Amino acid sequence: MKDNSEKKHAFPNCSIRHILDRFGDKWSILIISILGHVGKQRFNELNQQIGDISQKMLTVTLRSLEADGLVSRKLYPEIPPRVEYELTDLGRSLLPHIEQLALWAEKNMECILANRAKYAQKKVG
Amino acid sequence: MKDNSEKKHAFPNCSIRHILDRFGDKWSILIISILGHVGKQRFNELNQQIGDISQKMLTVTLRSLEADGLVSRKLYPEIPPRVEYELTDLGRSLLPHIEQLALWAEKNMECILANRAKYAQKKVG
DNA sequence: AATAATACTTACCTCGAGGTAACTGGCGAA
DNA sequence: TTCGCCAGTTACCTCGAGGTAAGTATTATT
Repeated sequence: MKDNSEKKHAFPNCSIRHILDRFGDKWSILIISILGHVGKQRFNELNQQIGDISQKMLTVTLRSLEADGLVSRKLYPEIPPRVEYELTDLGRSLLPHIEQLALWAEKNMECILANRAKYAQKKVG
Repeated sequence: MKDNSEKKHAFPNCSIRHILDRFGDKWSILIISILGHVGKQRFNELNQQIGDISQKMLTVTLRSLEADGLVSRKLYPEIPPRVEYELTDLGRSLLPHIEQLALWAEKNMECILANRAKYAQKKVG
């Protein structure tokens, strides 16, 4: 009997791990927060806003956000084509929590970087 | 004149990207949340709590959290050695925001998974 | 003399997230 | 007839996060 089941982790880890699994990638959270700030955006607008994302990852990330129901995609069958992305209600409900984190980062990132520098010093000196 | 500077991204992206850079890895947030729940923990206790982390990544992650000043490390020079990890005030200040996210996940993850399944269906059918 | 216990460290390897660059389709403009 | 626009798609490649397994130091125990 190899009981490699039912004992993994008893904590609210579950939801945290879900969060990390789905939003721990490089672009999802950023895109959500941009759409939250500026509202509707077209593909190339997002591309320019972010600046250093590849077309491939922009489509991949948008598709997965769409699949999760966090972002809506509206295609206008014109030529050249126009596509508009926008947060859904679900996506919008996530925004405030992200912004809390961002706020925390703004307040504390300097301190963290200072700590890290000090720690690196200790290792050397 | 190649002006590849000063135009990257004008948004509060900055703090969000900082967050993702430092906490977007597989274990940091989880360890912070565990230490937040149970308080002081020894190395092997953490190892067992998490269940599926490797020793290597546990040390690596703890070191980086320590370097950032989010977690404190107390070594008791006994034999065999004893080490206790605990959140610092800075680490503790991050907790509520993480828990907000976790709460959001608990409420909405089911919906997200349902959306994803429906989306996959559409692709097939 | 061998084993156990703790908290690692080290060498080695895998795998997939993400990047790059070129191509697509349909139309209008030069 | 070739180019440009928009929103992708595709093939290919890199690189590093993270896993595995074995080794380290020290002492007490059997």
